[in-house]
Amino acid sequence: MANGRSPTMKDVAKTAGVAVSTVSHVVNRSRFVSEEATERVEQAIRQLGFRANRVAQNLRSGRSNLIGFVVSNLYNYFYVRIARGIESVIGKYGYHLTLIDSQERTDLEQENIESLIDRGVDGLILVPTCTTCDHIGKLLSADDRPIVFVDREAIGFQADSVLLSNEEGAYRATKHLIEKGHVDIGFVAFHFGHDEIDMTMQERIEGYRKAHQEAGLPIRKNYIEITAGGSVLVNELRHAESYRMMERLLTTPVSAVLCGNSPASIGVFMCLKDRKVKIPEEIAMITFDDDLWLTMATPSISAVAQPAELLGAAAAERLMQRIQGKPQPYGCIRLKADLIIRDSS
Amino acid sequence: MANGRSPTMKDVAKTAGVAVSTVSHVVNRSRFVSEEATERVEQAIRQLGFRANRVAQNLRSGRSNLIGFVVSNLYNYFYVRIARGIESVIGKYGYHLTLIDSQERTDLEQENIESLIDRGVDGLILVPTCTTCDHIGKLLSADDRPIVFVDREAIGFQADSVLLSNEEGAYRATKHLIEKGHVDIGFVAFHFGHDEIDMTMQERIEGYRKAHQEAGLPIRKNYIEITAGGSVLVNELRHAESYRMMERLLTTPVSAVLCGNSPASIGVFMCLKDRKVKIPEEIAMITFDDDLWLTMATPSISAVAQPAELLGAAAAERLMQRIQGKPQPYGCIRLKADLIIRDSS
DNA sequence: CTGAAAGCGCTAACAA
DNA sequence: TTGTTAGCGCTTTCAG
Repeated sequence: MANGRSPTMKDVAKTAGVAVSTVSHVVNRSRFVSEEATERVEQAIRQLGFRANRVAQNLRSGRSNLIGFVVSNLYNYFYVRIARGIESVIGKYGYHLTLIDSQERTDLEQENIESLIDRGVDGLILVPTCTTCDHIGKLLSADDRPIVFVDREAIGFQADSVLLSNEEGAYRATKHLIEKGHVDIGFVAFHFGHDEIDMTMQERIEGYRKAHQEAGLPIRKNYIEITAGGSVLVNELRHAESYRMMERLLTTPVSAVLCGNSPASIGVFMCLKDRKVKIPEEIAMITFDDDLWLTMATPSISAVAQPAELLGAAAAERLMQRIQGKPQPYGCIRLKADLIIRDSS
Repeated sequence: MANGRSPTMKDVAKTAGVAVSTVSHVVNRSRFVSEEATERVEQAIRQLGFRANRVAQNLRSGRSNLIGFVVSNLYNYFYVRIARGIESVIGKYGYHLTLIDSQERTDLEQENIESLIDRGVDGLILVPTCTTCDHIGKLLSADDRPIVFVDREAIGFQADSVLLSNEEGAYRATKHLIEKGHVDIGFVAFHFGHDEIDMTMQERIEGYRKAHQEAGLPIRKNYIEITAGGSVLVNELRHAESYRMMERLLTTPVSAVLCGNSPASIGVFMCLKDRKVKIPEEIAMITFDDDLWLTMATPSISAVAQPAELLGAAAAERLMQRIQGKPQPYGCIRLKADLIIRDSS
């Protein structure tokens, strides 16, 4: 701008010789404007390089066309993929996404949600850092913006959620191992709950259990290694911890291991590699959460692959419906995982 | 809210028995308010659960305390790490980050930048999808918000940039290979330029060249495999393309290869694995851009590791300085890479 | 030390 | 078919 400040609707109105409301209606197509006036306004807009001030629009209309996505941890590729899925859907509805990373920190998460609400997002999609604490509940019960949880669900209030069929995924992976002749199958994972094992992991264990039960195989407590602190520990500690869990499993007759999540699989793989345990001959391996390294490793590692983009898309679709005021009961959508068999099982 | 709408400063003023301006000044600590009035206002704020409306603040003050980070491709872990670096710095200054992914698409990038400007961000940090096209220049020359480029620099206008010492990184990696006795060293990469090789890659090649020159080794054209379309091709195609580049190199006497970026290294590694070429005995390997899979692979792969968080932090620091009006000439900061030697070299 | 009041740029009645 | 105008919730000048 020669002037220094960006042109406003007032400026456009003046150069087009119409009222501001006419400009507004041309910009938003919110009421009929004569061919001729429309032309003059559009001409003026081009001439001045006018762009509507979203902040003012937002303040005045109460809508921002903005969706906030608060992610527990963006270092996790899985969540970036979910973000893509969300973006592709809301883009079609004319909404924009703003992504915020909570770095697995509950305090940051709270701040991020508050910040987004203060900034007037029309809806929120959340991967909560913590599924049992209620710091989010407090925030959101004071607010009537629609919320959708994805991948993890914070319990105890009104919202939709889109989750993986955890039980089914674990069931299929375990069944595959059983069909390959394994009868001593270990389970290694972190969980994100503080006291109890979080729901996601409970469901995965349940799938593991069901497959055993169906095959008439017993469940042995010492085959299941679960450590708390999935959200508290930094990556390196998680790897070290899962390394140790695998070491313990190696003292049992286990001939296959199902990793309940990706930090677990990294430690497990490193342990097996260091100990020169042959995969899959001595220990077969399948893990939840697909990742690039699983294909690059030798041998390549089988995975229960989550349809991340689809989870995001489903969450976004649900949110859009609710924003558009389509009434429907709150619910939980479950998406199935893909079992990708590679060389490790 | 029982009422349905959130409380405003007016509400707070009324219950505290003061003027709105007093409330504002208490909230922002922008002028002295008596102990007593402050107390009453704070009491009212707590009682009503008041939170200042950021949108209104933004409209009125012209500042948003928001920094936009437009990333060429969030699937690249490297950029997520940069985002963390940015966040950690601007957070200390009381700013929030909003992250947007352009998915390597120039049109989306443009839209994202426009969207952020329209929403009133106080500054922008960009990883441009394209360093030679000027679609960004047009946008930004019409705007006086400070901009900092990180990792990649769009040429031709006033802005700071924070880049890697590409030449130095390539030089050190090449020198390491030469010291290990290699005299036939290949170079494989993508570049992001349309016609010419983009600057980043030119610099890396220059480092490769310098190391050769210094050792009195000749540069052979057929040892350098570079393909255009780094930003255009999807991942799978890039891997296939670099796979082919490595196949071609295998017809030369090359005994070591430096990968100029991570998509190249994936194809190279897969090719070597498929052909059962022993690393590092038959072909040694170093790649730019550290990634988890490099440590999980057998053998683990050496890397020129970019200090991603530091790049982000430096960019953010620079931006903050400029936003605070500290005058300084535009410039380019170069950060050094770490050479991490693993089993592949 | 505090209050009144003018607007930031836009939307949406209401009026013509 | 279009214009006038009252705010959205806040900041900040000016007056007291």
